[in-house]
Order: sequence, then C-alpha cells, then structure tokens
Amino acid sequence: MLEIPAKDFSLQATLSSGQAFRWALLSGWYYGFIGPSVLKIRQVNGSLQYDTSDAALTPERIRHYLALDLDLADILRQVDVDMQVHQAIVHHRGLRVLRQDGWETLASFICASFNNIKRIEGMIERLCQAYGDPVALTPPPFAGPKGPAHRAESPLATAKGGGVNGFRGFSFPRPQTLAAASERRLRSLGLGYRAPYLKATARLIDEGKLRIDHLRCVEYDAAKTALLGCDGVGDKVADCVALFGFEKYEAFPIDVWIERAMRYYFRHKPMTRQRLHDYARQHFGPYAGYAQQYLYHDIRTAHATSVPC
DNA sequence: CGCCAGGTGCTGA
DNA sequence: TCAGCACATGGC
Repeated sequence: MLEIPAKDFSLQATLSSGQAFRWALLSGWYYGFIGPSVLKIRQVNGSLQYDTSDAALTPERIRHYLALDLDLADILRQVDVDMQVHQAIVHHRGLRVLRQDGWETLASFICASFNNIKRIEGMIERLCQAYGDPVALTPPPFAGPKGPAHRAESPLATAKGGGVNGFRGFSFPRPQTLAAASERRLRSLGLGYRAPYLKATARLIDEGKLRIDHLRCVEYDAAKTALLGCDGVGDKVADCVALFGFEKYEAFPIDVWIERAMRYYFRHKPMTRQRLHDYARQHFGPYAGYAQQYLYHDIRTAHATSVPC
C-alpha cells in the first residue's frame, strides 16, 4: 500500500465526471488504468492510497495523470466569474481535468457521440475485452488475514481468477489492432454506426497520417484542426479529446448538457453552438475547459435520480 | 412503448 | 454557411 498526499483534490468528482469511462468503483476503491498500467486507488481525507503491480507506474506518473501538479486554486479563481459556475465550484471543489492517453481519449469519444455514459462504458469495456490484453493486479507479497476477496459485479472485475480482490482488466487496444479489426465484429460489440468511424481513425494513425502524440506539443487550434480530420470527430468530440487527452484547457466541449447550462447566459434565446463556444472562451478565458467540466458535472449531478455514480 | 443520450456526416438551399 | 435529416443501440 502506497500513499500520495493530495491537497485540493476530489478523486470521486474527478473520476465520475464523465471524462474517463474505465474507472470502476468496487468496495470503496477505484480500479482502472493509467495508460497500460493497472491501478487500485482510493482517497482518505487528504491522502491517496494506491496499489499497483506495475513498477513503471510511479507516484509522479499518478500525480501527473491526476493533474495534482497544477495550482487548482489559481485555475478556479480565473474561471469563477459568475454565479452558475461559482455554485458548480462550491459543489465539486477538487475536480480536476485528467491527463489521459491521447489515443484512448480519441477512440473513447468517437464512441461517445450521440450516446449515453452507461452505454459508452459498456462499449469501451467490450472493446478492450475483445482487442486488448488481459492485465491482472497481482496480490501484494504479504496479503493480510482478510477474508476472501469480495465478488465484484462490475464488468471490469471478472471472476476469472484475477489478482487481488478478483480484479482483472484489459488494456486499451492499440490503433493497429483496431485498424485491422472487421467492421462487422466492431458492430457486434455494440458500436453501431460508430464502428467504421473508429476503424477509419485507427487506420489513419496506424498509417502515420495522423501523428497523434505530436498533438501534445502544438497549440489548441492546430490540435483541434488535426483531430477534425478524423472520421467521427466533429467540433464537440475534438474539444473533448483536446481537453481530456492533450491538456488544451481552452477547449470548451458543448454537448446537450452544457448547451442547457449555457442557456443561463442567454435567457433561453436559441444560440448556435458556434456562438456559445465563442462566448464561453472569452467569458471563462484560458481555462474555459475547467469551467466546462465543473458546469457539466454540476448540471448532471443535479439530475440526481437519473445520473449514475 | 417513446424519449433520450458528452453528435457527426451528408444533403440541398 | 446553415438548417434538416439519418444514423445504431440500449437504458429508463
């Protein structure tokens, strides 16, 4: 069991706010992946406790993924410019924008279009089971005298005799794997009409026509333009990928929930998404993406009855 | 059953 | 440029 101090941070708000689709909450612990490394983590007051069987997953790597190096107080001070976002900040203080793998984020949000989060999670999990590699979180050398591992019910934790707590997951498929997948099989996983989009985008990367890792080093506009060249990637998905996968904090993804939240600023006047996007960027500034994530999470959790997590 | 979901691509004006 | 429409699927 290892520990990381984490000030001004909420693991639960961060992992359940719809930016990542592969974290499973089992008996108070979140199980998931950072890149190819499997991780078990929970927050106890101001401290993160975690376990991993991958030596490559250093505390620094975890801190980077969770964006604990950023000065959240400073960021929130910049975007706390009206009552609506102020309330969202009060409700979910500690929510941070993750630094996820770029390819995984791109593929995930292609699947996310015109879809709901429950089904997105299922689609991505089936995609990983079909095309990823099995990865187990192996038991620690000196397992305590705890009772038998609980039976997990999440699809992430199968009963196939995985490591500690029965956890066994699958790594995210590589681009070349999905580029070679058949559209029919992708459809059989429930991807629907997104199947050819995902395959085409995977092929674009596999053929070297989109150097995706390079997008981390370029400006927001250049990254977005490049992402828009992918099949199944429009304005909204490109912004999600830029924000969650490539640290472009100016990105302001507008989906149906954010569109609803934005009506607050325009007294329900009908506005195009382009207009809302322009307004949001000048209203919230260079960390507009943080404002967006707080607004998104707040409006969804306000609909408490129908929102999971 | 009908409606909704972290929309995109295509078409025709 | 922009409104209007089809698109797969499953949860509620």
